[in-house]
Amino acid sequence: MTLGPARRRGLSNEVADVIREAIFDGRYPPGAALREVELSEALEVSRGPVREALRSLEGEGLVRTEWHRGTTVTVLSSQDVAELDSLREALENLAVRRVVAADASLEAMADAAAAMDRASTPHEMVRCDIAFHDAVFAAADHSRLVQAWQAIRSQVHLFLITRVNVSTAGYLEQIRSEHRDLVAALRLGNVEGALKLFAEHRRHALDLLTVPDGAN
Amino acid sequence: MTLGPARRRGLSNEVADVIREAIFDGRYPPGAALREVELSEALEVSRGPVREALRSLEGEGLVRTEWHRGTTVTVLSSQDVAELDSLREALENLAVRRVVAADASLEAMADAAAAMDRASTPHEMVRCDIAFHDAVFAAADHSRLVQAWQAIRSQVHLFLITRVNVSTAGYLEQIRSEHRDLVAALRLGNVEGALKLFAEHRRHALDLLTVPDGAN
DNA sequence: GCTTGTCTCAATGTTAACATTCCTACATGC
DNA sequence: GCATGTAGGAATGTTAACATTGAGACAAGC
Repeated sequence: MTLGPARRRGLSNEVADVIREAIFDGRYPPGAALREVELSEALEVSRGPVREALRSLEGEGLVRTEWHRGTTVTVLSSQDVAELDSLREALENLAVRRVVAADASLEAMADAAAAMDRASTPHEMVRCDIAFHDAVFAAADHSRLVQAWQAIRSQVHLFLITRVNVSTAGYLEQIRSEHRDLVAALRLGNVEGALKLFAEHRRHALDLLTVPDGAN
Repeated sequence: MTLGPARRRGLSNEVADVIREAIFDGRYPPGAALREVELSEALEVSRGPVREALRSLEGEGLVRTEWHRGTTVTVLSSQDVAELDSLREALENLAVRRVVAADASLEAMADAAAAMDRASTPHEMVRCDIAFHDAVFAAADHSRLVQAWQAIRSQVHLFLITRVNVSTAGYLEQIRSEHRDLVAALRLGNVEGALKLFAEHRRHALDLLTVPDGAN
């Protein structure tokens, strides 16, 4: 019976999770101010852990803090989206190469892809989408690569939910089949083919979600 | 007359810088404990900013914190070094591609390479080495790429100084010419050629510095 | 009318005291 | 002798009060 390390987490982590979820739920839309006293009162903790949590979220790029001017939820410009896409490409390519090279288990990824069938709302689907790519990076067995992904993960999540609220048409259906294809490509072990599919996947998400408005 | 934003920095940043420099100076070798009270007394600040600074350094991978057990300077295993190298490759390739594609100014990089001639100790040389690669990433004009680089930058720095203390032979001379070649390759605008040179550069540093001991 | 100076207030930055946790060492029981 | 239980102490986690900063409103001067 293998059980993981039973490490305590500390209030800061808990608080960070709550705030993160609140942002993903849309309760704090991009640009909204995250006041320390407001949060500490709502969560019934002191400002210390809240401060640490906000710093942590800042590290994820989810919020932005300015000296003596407070922290706000990150607003993604079109340039930001472009940056996220290019960096994600570099990271994901490395992940795919390692997954194929090490012939890693694809079970977790297949599970994540399957979980999409149970998702009904666009909101849940985005969560599944992110979870799938989490599984890809996890399978790459490269802690710093996972860390680099986590540094932009929340921003990608933010991007997906803000855009998905604009146009949902076709998103839910297309996404499901795409991820199944990605798993299938990895099963075959063809690196170049898998890379190509992942590239197309990113491209589709970008095209589909970026069309509505031109600039920002 | 263009002058940058005159933003205040806050104590935490200052403290983080001081601690970081202390680590790079070898005053806190890998594995050493960084006690909050000790630091706060030495720097004549309260524990608050010290805590935030340590969290910041943890984000850079320079230190490691465990719940109720304090923070220590990161110890890099051979697997860590391998991870750093592969991730750095992915990031640096993207950076080089962007620098060439955008025909960015190479002045800062050339300056950094030239600064190496003035470095006498291995210690200073390592600083210049890192500064050069900082310039490469800066020229890529990609804030999140810079951020990803900064997340491993300190660890690469740590790796270089710990290994350089073991074998300095040939390091100082070889490094200088290598960086000059890198600038020259970028000047030519040949992407593939530049990528190859950067790969060799990483390989040399790894071979030269990794030989002394086998595993960790 | 536009700029400049001052005031006020709200929010963050900082501090120091209190609470909790974990490790070490020692004692106890078998 | 080995395992278990139990204090002691040192470190981090948390809290609440105090200090500092910056933005907006308003008035004075040109």
